[in-house]
Amino acid sequence: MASLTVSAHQNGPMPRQSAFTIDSILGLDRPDQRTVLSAPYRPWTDVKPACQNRRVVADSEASVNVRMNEDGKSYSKSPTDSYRRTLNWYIGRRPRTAFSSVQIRILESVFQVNSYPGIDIREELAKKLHLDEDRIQIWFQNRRAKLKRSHRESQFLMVKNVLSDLQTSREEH
Amino acid sequence: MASLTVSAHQNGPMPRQSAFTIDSILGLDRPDQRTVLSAPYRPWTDVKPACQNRRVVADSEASVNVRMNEDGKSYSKSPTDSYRRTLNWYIGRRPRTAFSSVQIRILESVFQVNSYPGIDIREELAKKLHLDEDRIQIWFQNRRAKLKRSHRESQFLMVKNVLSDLQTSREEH
DNA sequence: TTCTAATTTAATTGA
DNA sequence: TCAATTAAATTAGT
Repeated sequence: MASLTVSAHQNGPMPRQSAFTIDSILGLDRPDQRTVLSAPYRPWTDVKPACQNRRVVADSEASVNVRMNEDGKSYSKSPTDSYRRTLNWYIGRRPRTAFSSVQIRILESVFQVNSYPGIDIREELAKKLHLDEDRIQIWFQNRRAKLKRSHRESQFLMVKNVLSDLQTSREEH
Repeated sequence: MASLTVSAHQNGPMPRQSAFTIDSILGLDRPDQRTVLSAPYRPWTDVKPACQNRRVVADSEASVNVRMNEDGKSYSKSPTDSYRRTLNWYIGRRPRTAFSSVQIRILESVFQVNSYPGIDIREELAKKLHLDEDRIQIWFQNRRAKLKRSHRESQFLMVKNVLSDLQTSREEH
């Protein structure tokens, strides 16, 4: 096993006993304490609890047609959707929605005017863009986060610029 | 503009006159109000391109000091490198980090035990491997994606094998 | 070409 | 709702 050989040549003596040291992860100190950390949580790795093999067929065909939303139309709210939801409950994640460029354009222009649309506007958007209202809500959430981030970042850059300007002008005298 | 066509084919009569309707938001009354504030936080982007040989050291120690940090050997500083660096500066992409084999070995063995290291472990790793914590996080992200991919592939192969076995045995009778 | 570091953004979770 | 993450899907460097 590679972890043994690697953990063997770690940096020197026992480092410190913080809750988790790299060395403890590398299993240096304890040959087998694999109780807490031992199951690396890889949801896709196992087929999940054994009892799921029932309707996987139906589900799998559902998961195929996930996002057909090219321009005008997105995926439908067919019964396969609920199957997919069921499957995702096992697998754990909603398939990523790919918004069309038209949808994005509309969402962006609404965002410019109102970044906190109420339920009524969201529903309206949902109907017009053929999306779930949920998707709209999440989209606005993420969009607000993005705006906020970019604000922080540009401020950071401004501060950095000012500082480096100061530095420069100081050096010139 | 597509937004016109989309807002045009609305569902029936005027929806309601809440403070903002989609149509009023999409309204042409406001042709372009695009104030894009986005500034993609790229710390390795030097703010003073003209005179970067100044004291980059001083302010870079605050946040970045990008990557001189190989364990074994790093890249050379050939002219093409700096050229590429400049290009990257325009393009806005962080220069690709080249992990040393030692770094990879450690990361891999940590991954074996815990593929979702928390911030504390990531920081610790960063310190020990002389990397940014960001690099660590990205590495684990990509590593998880790789694992998942390989899983998908092997499962696909298994299914394929089973199917072709079935085919074969059917043909033999 | 293959692999993988980096980016963007949809989805999830917890507070 | 936000903040922090994760995952999916890319882009691009070696």
